[in-house]
Amino acid sequence: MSQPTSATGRSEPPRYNFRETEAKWQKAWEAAATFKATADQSRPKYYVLEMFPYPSGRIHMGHVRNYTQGDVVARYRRAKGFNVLHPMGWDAFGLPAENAAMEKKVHPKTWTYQNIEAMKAQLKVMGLSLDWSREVATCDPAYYRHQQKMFLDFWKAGLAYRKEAWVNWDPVDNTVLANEQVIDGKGWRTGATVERRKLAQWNLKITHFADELLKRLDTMDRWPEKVRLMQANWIGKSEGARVFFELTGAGVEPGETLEIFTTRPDTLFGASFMAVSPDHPLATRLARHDPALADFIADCRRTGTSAAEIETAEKKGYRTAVSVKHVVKPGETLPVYVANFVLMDYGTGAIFGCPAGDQRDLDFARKYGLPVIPVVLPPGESPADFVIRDVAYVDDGTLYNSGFLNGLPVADAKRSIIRHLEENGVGKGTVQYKLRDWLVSRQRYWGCPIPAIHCESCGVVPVPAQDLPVTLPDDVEFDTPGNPLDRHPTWKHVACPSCGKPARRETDTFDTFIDSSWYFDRFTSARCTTAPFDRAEHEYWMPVDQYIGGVEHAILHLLYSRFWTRAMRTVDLADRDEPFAGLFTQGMVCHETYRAADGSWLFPDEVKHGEDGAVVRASDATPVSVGRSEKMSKSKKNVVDPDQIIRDYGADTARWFMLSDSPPERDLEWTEAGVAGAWRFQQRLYRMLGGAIAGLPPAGAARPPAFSDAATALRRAAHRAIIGVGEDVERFHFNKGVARLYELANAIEAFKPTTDADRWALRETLDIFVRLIGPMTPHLGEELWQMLGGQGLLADASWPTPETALLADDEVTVAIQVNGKLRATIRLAKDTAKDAAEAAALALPETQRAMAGKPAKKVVVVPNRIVNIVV
RNA sequence: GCCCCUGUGGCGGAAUGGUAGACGCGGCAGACUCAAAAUCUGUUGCCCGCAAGGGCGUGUUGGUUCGAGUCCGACCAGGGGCACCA
Repeated sequence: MSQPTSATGRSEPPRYNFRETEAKWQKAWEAAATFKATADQSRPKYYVLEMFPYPSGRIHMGHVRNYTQGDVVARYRRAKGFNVLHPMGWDAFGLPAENAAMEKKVHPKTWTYQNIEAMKAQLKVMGLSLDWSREVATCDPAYYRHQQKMFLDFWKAGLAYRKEAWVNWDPVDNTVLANEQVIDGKGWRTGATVERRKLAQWNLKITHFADELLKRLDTMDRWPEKVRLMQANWIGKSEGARVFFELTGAGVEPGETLEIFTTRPDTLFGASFMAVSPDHPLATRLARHDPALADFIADCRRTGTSAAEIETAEKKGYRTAVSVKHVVKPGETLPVYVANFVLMDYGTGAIFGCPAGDQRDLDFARKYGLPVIPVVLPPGESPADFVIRDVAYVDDGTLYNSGFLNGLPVADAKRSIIRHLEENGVGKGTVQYKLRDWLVSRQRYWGCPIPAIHCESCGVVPVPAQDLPVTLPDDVEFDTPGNPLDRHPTWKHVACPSCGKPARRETDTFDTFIDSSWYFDRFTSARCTTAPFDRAEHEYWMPVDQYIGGVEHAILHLLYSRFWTRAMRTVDLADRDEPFAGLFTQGMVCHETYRAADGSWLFPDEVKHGEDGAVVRASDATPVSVGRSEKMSKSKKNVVDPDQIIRDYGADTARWFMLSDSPPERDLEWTEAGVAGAWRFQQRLYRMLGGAIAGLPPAGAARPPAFSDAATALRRAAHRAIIGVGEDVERFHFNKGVARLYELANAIEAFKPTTDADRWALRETLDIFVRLIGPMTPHLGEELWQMLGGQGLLADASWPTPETALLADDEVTVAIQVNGKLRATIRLAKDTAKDAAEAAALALPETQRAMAGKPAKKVVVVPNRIVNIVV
């Protein structure tokens, strides 16, 4: 491929020098503080936000795509007259900094701030319309002191609590993970198999808002359906009943009950056993006098939690010495098992088994020879013939073998049995959620310290507000695994704020998802020292009107942020219910993968594409196998460095390519040819404008009274593009907006002005064109704007207003079909009467030929669209 | 296993139930050039045909409709989410 910046030939027009030009306009924007946002009640606000990056040290193409999309929206909204807030910051706490400390002997703080500086420089050359005066880094005590204060407020309000619990322990990172961070039984970051440990941990009571978090999803119409669905599934609401069974047998207190949760109380008459989790208190108690049960429980704990293990794990149970009395069949008892498939942390950790109505229960019953009593008769079956074999019947039907429920459909039977249970005091209808509380303790150094103190006499006490922030000590060592805070010689020793006796600081730090649960609130007044944010500013700017980021945060980050917003409302810090009014999830950036003959991965710039289509290694011309396009990742080396692309082609080319071709929600295939095409278009526009500008009337010249047909057609194209591109940007159809701009550029180039009126029309069209392209390629836009003699900066120019008269057609193309097949098209005056359109269609020779002399049975006329003749 | 999304030229992708393939990439032919690059012009879904023209085409298969890429049913393929949640 050609070097885009190679020397030009003698007689060629000057090339667009993006390097100088991009730097020039970046300086101009900075000097004019163009993107600095100030709250202004008299203007409508628009808050655009892209998910802030972790400061890994270098931006990647995913960032480029994300920030380009946000920048187009931000610049477009500015042009439309909105007061735009478009800030940027750093999700700066987290494990990679500690790993770097261990590997490279550099302090996490030093490493992080160096990375921030490097990435900031990279973002600056992208030409983003960011208000850097609001920059925040979550590792800054000026940021996290407010986080600590909010935590104390939440604690006081009962939204934060400590609980001893079985936790997911990542043996590589030596830390606890939230349930959401365990994927297929592996740590989300390390991929290590998660172990179970019992520890006292801090939790945030997200379950308190379970129902509200679920219900509000329905009203969030500017969120992708997919994300709302994922969150709804995650919250996992199910309605059912709790039922209390009286226990009998050795070691049971008189009147003691076993409480179970079920979504199918209607099948109670089909119960044939009870099962409790190996972690259930009853199991633990019975195991004390039953060594075989103790062995069984230990065995269950050894079984891993990975998907594969669960998939293949056999249903196993242990028949305990106790039974329960059947709640609806007086005189009958049911055996109580401890079963490996019953989860302790869902419902009550105990179930009743109805083998006929649940596949797991059926498998279990077959294995242990328990009765299978069918209680729901499928439609069209007769009670005498219907039998359950290997498949449980879980669908709707009519109840039978079920006493007073007989003859009822499932829904009615549920209502009836719940009423019965409640009247007899042996159960009640309840709602159950899958959502668990958010475990936020992490045994790490590089995170926000949890502001709590452990005192032997007073228990766990909050750090007094005036002592905040609790800052991290700088003098820490990373040569041994575990938490450096815990090992620090002095940091954790402190006097108890309540009794003054020696006490010890909490050495756990917060999950970094807390840091990102309110950074968008902080941006509304990032330098506020007295509170997390100024309430009036917050009130003005929030909610975020358009949030943009990866779908991988569909659950964790977005759900936590929705929780945090509600928690702040609870402690009267803010009034909002939802933080993000609009959400857009962008697709990944992908690239082909390359492998050398020895199987090792190759970077795209290590391979050469030959004339004959063969792909070889650049260094030695050995063959390379080309793999399918996948998400860019360091491990497969299919990465392209944004820095290099911007250096070779400029930021506008990178931006334009990111926006063209692929719809933004889909994956984007990064190709050299595509980039080259984007580059050529930048050059073409520069040439086009340079060539057209000479001889045009000055900006602001009086509009001529009349235009030629060609000029009118051009003006029509331009004015329609104003509406079209605007709608495309608002709907995130950037690729369509790009296509429209190509079309307008094509129309401009095809237009050859011959009169003054033509030249006026051409200037008008160029002016419109430059304003429309500004949000996408802002540097080139400014340069063209200046060439056109535009006033001030294009970044401050308004989106053009179309002339209504030019938006309507006076002639339309109408398709003529015979029996639904296209035979011709004709031009008709707009809104031609139906019978006139029909007559025109029938008169056409193409129509006559296709009708082959047969009479028209029926003619369908859709005005301005189509005439369909049925013969 | 359950839930969701997506299948359109060589490729990325356009199409309020109304002209399928906009726009771009790539290809082909030509102009400019000593030559190339760059640039410009034309052309480009497939098949038959010198042409005029005709036929076929949106994963497969049924249906609704004057008319289906679009709506409905079944199936196939790819992707994503959840997963012993009672």
